[in-house]
Amino acid sequence: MIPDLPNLPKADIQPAQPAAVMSGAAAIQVGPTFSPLYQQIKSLITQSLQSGEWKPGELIPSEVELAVRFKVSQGTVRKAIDELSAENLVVRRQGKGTFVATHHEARSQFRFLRLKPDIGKQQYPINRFVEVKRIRAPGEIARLLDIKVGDSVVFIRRVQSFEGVPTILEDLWLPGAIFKGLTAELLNEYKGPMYALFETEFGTHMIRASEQLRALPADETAAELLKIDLGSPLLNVERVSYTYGDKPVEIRRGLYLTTQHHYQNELS
Amino acid sequence: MIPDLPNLPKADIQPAQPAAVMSGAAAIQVGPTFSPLYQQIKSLITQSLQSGEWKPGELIPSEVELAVRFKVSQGTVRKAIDELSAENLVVRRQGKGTFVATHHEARSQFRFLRLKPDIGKQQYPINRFVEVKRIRAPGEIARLLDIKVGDSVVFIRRVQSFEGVPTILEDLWLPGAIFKGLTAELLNEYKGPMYALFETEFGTHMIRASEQLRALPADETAAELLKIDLGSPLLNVERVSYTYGDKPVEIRRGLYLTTQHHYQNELS
DNA sequence: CAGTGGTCTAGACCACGCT
DNA sequence: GCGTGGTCTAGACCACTGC
Repeated sequence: MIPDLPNLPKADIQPAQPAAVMSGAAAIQVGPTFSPLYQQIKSLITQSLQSGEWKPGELIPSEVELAVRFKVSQGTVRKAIDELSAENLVVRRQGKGTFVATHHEARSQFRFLRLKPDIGKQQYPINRFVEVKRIRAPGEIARLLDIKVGDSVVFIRRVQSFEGVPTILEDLWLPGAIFKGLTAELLNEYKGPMYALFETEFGTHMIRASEQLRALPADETAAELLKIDLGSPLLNVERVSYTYGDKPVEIRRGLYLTTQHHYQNELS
Repeated sequence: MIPDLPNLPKADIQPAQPAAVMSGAAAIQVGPTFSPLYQQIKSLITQSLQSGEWKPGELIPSEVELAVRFKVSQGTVRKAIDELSAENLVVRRQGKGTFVATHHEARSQFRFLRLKPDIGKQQYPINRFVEVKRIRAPGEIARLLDIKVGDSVVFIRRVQSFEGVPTILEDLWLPGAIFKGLTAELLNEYKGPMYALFETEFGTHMIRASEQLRALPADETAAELLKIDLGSPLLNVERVSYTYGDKPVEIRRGLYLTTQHHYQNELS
């Protein structure tokens, strides 16, 4: 008897379940391209993040609530959120809920800053903005930002110092269409990571970046601004940053002085 | 009736389940320190990997088999293996089973080699071993390898070339106790990644590494071996590699020529 | 105490690889 | 056809948070 019992209730609702799985999929995504339910849920949640339905730092609906909304089991929602959490798009907090990831947080201050002091504790550098202007996108920048050559881009040049020592000279290019009101004043007023400012002021949340590193000799500009000899070896870091939907929204070209610092990387 | 049915069978076995969960934990790990069952399972599987019960490339028991062995549900084993898979300790293949990760595989050839050509496809470099000898561990090496100063270590110096261009000058230090029969002949006979050789010949599987990067001027040795000017900027990569149990088993100090190549890194 | 995420179980079916 | 991992469900209880 008892060994059969677990199957009895199943026998009543089971026929609807494979149908529910498939029709659930069909209801969400019509067509021949099939993907697991939890991937579709994940994609729906990402869309809500992208659309700004839930903003950085905010609490998103609970797993049970989302399960009801999407008409799937809590386990399926859980798996979708698990992946989003692994990709740092959301942060889970036991007993409290799931929150949209934000760059305003002690924990994420150093998420995209891999330069660490050889000795002592990592701390956030002081910014000095050397130049902020709008220019027409050169070919290479336009290509990387996926915009048209000649489109407006914001160009920023800054020097970052650790304990008074100028250590990073960095040039940035941002699509003018997105970063409309970006001025030197705004940048100077702001403390902390630029990505936090971008998130709050321009609704653009960086979620991923790709970097290419090489060693280069200091040119005249770098030598002057970093107060080093012409030709000194510098770590050149070229970065493309992406927001939701793998859309590139920032180009950086940094020159790192690595006499007292190093770029830390974990391989696995 | 039916709404109650799901609870009835539970009512019979449920009292045993929390006990089973807890006693399962107790059976595996006695003491006050509690950790989730799947973490304990994960740790047990890792021990089997470390002990060599399942060797690199081999098939490990199926999820159901492990569930029976450890007296837990398949879902719990699955979660344990999911994490091991995420850490690249095992590789899952649908329809075939779960395999112990190995460095002998096209897919993992470049896992620890982040240097990519600026143009064209990544390919494996040609090795030239300049020096292979046994020395007494200097202080810094001993500290990093967690051995005693003066203990025997194998020192290797090699130059790696891409398409005939010498690009990487690398010094390695390995614990002599582990790498007993390592000779220049053995290294020269072997094609492909050194980690594959280490795995097969010395039973040491690298699972993780930590790197520190900086820009340095070429010294006389580097200038000569890489055929570049003295003082040319080189990318210096210092690596500590770890095997199971976070045991350090290799130190590398590489000088990368980055005129035609770059070090690729993804941030998230 | 209620609500949230975290763990664990049991059982079903699907997709894949091999024989 | 069978065995594997992959997906999905339903339901239970635990651990943590805040009222």
